[in-house]
Amino acid sequence: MEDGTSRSPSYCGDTDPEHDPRQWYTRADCEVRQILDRIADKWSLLVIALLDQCPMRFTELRREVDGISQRMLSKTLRCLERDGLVSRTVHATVPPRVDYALTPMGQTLHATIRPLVTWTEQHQRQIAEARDAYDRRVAAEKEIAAREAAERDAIARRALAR
Amino acid sequence: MEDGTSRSPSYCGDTDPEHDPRQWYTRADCEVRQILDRIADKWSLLVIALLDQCPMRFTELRREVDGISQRMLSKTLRCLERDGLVSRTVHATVPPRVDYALTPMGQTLHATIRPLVTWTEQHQRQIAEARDAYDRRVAAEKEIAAREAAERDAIARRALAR
DNA sequence: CGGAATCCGCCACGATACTG
DNA sequence: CAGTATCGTGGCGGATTCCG
Repeated sequence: MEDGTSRSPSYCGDTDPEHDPRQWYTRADCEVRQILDRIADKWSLLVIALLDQCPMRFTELRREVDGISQRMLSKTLRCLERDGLVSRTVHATVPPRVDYALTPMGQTLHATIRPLVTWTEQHQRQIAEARDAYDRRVAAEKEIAAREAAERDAIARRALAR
Repeated sequence: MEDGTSRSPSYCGDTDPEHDPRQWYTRADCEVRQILDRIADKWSLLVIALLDQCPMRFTELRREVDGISQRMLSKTLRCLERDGLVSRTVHATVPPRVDYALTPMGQTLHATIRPLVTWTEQHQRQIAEARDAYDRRVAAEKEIAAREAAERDAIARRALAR
């Protein structure tokens, strides 16, 4: 570790310099990875999508998300606010009212994410099929392995009995 | 929970029906969420990006990723293979050789992800600034709160001394 | 070389209770 | 209503060992 000198063990050559992965997600401490981790977390994306439709209050979000705890919603919102993706406006009324909304940057992020969601929708069937096929294949291989093991066992048993 | 009837507490109206978030990531058991979680995990995206450049062997990937354990690389690859995003070819040689490559579907996924990475690169400075500003604001508020607490404390002390 | 199996520490998350 | 504080736990991921 920490060995920044052992580079390019088998560098493939025809890489578009504009999109070289080594530039961004290769190192765990890279900032891009951090941001990716944030939007990838369990709830952020969902909250962003909802807020992109219209600003919402805390409890509205809570009801809408279905499954999120107040703790996680609170944490998620504060993270997004800290990153400048969500704005938080407090109305000094009784009872208190707090509105959350997407900032312009948050909106551009959501726009960027949408194609990914579309991709997922379009391929979810194909992925499900791939999973089924894989599982069947693995099960079959396991079956064979078990059979062979039993065979070897029988042979060993006969050798001992002699 | 399990209460599917309590819908639309404050539905905002002007939603594009083609892109209604409620359709996909609202429910935790939604398949889209599962797939999103997969590509969002710690290593998958990185492996995909590397394999999109050229097929690689297990150990090559291990060296390239820098920080991944054999266990995680193995798990990640099997997951991706199961989802049909990565293909695994075993060469019956000594020593054994296993090549991993992106399937066509895997390639389309990576193509879909790239804009997101670009977005992140373009906004990472802005995000860093937002974080700094937020942290400073919070620190300042904490300072004020501490000062007020000390003031109240002093008042209470004087009242008791009387 | 390319894994699988086991053990284990850590922390992310959920449930609960309390505050302003 | 809009949160924070505290505690308990499951699961992820790392280190290590063994196998084909």
